[in-house]
Amino acid sequence: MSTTPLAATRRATITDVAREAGTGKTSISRYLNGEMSVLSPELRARIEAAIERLDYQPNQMARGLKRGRNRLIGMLLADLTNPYSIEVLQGVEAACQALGLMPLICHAANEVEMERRYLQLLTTYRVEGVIVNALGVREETLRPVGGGGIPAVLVDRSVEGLVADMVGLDNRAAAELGTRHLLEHGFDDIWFVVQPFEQVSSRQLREAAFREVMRGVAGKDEGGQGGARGHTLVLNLADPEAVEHALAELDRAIDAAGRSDGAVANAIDNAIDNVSSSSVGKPARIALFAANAPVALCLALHLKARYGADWQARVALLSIDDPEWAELTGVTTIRQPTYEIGYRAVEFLHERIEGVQTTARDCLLPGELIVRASTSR
Amino acid sequence: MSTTPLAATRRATITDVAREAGTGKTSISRYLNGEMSVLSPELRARIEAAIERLDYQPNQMARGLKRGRNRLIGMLLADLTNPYSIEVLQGVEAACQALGLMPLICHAANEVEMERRYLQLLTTYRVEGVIVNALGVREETLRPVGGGGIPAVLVDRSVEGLVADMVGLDNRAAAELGTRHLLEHGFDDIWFVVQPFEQVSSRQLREAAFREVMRGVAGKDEGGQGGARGHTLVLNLADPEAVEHALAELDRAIDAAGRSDGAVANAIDNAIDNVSSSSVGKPARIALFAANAPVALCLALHLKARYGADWQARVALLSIDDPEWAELTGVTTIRQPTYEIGYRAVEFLHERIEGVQTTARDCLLPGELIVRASTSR
DNA sequence: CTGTTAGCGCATTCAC
DNA sequence: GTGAATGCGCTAACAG
Repeated sequence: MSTTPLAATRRATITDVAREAGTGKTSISRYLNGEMSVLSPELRARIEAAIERLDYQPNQMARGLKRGRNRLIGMLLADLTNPYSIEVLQGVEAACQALGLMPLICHAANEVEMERRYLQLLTTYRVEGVIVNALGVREETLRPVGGGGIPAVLVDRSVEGLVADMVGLDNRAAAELGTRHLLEHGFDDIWFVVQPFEQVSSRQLREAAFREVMRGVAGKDEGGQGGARGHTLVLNLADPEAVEHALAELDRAIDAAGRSDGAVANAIDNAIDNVSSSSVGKPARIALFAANAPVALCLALHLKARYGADWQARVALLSIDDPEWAELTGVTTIRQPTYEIGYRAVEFLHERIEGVQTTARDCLLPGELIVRASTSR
Repeated sequence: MSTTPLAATRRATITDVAREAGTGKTSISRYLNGEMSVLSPELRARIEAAIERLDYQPNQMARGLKRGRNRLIGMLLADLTNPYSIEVLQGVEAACQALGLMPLICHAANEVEMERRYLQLLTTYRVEGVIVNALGVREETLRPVGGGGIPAVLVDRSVEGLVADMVGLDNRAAAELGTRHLLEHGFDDIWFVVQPFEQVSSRQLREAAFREVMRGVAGKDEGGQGGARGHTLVLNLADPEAVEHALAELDRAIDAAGRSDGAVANAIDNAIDNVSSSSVGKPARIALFAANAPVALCLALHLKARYGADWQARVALLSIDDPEWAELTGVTTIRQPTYEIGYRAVEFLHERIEGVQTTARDCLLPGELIVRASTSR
């Protein structure tokens, strides 16, 4: 049996160690803070021994109280269910590790009220900064942070009039990338499916970019992508009834597109039914563009239930985010540089905490298109 | 413009509030702790106003220091990448919410060294308890917790000689359930695939239960499940080379099984080739039993890459854990009561924190078999 | 090089 | 009912 420290009941304090080492608290404190040069080797050894003997561990809370900094930062996540979140988190953790910070992770489970509560809780714990990836990102809820409050950096969202850094995907570029990919592969009936916009700027940006590209090709009648139509479908995942309605609308479109022979035979159809590219009378090649992984999953599950395992023969699916099941099902995706997003967010925050006072910065990282069978057969 | 508090630079303290309200700190403290009955309505109103005006929020750290309890608990997770973890986490969060606790989430990313560091960090922050779901769950690493140290509850793992509660899946029953299911559906060549056992008791238990069931049927020659063979394959996901080797072994078995006509036609094969059920000369119906979701994903990805989208016609896959892609790909699973596991873990911990001193308890919850196309066609 | 002193923000006796 | 005093565990001047 190894030497179990006596202090099984109460943790040793700095005072205990000082007494045990036969010295004052200051020296212990110095030892703890690495000010070795000012300690005689002899004293140092005694302290070391005492700490060992008492199994002493300094109380971070007390340190924080005194120093005014506790090395804690808050990480507010809207939805841990979204693989995006946990990937970003990994970057955050790595950066924290490197910078000696400790992330306090708060999961708001898509509830704005919870976000508010957690934000308050974080300030109450006097975190030195917060990384926010939430829904209710608006000036009022974020009052306590940014600007005059504690340093903050926004992930995947931006809000006007708030002094805070922001890091995330280059949403415009990503949405354009995806839309162009679909157009180039001959899809001419494209549905952009997105959760309710609320205050989430990334959703708005992605949809806007999609719409803009589609508007650009709407006029052109020649070329492979003439007359393509774009639609936006809002899918409120939190409301089953709304989901059902939205999916029903989608089903009608898919059924209509597949009327003549099914989408797989479209190339042939085009050759035969070679009328003008007006969308009437010609079976459209239909594609779904999911604004993120949760939406994509919802769509895929529905389509599989409705059209069977071979659903991808009828509809193409492209998604922003690259969940683990994408490779498995052959769904084309746009992968976000999630790890880097998290890492950079912490770096930004750290700079602000250390007092590097700059104006609010935006860091837009590019997405990577990963073409899979879904859109390329 | 609403009244922005002046204290943009320094947070207000209890002293500020006392001065602002023209009273002593004690009354403020009483107000904060809800001892309303001891405050004159008049003073109470003044305090309320002062707090409002200064946007005062009590410092939890200081409170914790004084009270000796900070309402923080640690949640140590081996692998956030595993959907199991984040589902458990949701239960944990809900329970914490209900009990007024704040979980400090630590992600060890499958590194034992990190687990050690985080455990130390947690004690350093004087958390009131820890919930541990880690790899290196052994007596020595857990020295600081359990027994004489801070209260602890283990999730999905148990370790001898440690005074701590444990809550998790009934691994024996779950593995038996899955194995029996496969046998009943005529699979007679079953591979149990699991990560290296290390200190993880659940892996050991699952494999042991599987092996026991297989041993039970190995002798019987009659009945639909006579002569079925069971194998255990260890898949070290952390080592790509090891994975490759293991998968190659699996491939050989699958190729051998599918030699005559492919697994789908097995019922017919059985009727024609009606020799004794000795496993030679008869194409076996092969099934993979994944010990958890990460393993299942690895297998599925490999099989898809090797045998194409239709891989499930050749091999059946059953997995403990029910990841989001299971429904999408039609893989049979055994779902764990993850949410409840998390919730119960916090409840147990809370009781211990509150001093309910009992002997170590084990809480085994049942898994639910979800039959999908993979094993039932 | 080392020890003494004085708080950090708050809760808790204990008097008034 | 209310407030002044004391100390939680630690750090940061200050002295020696």
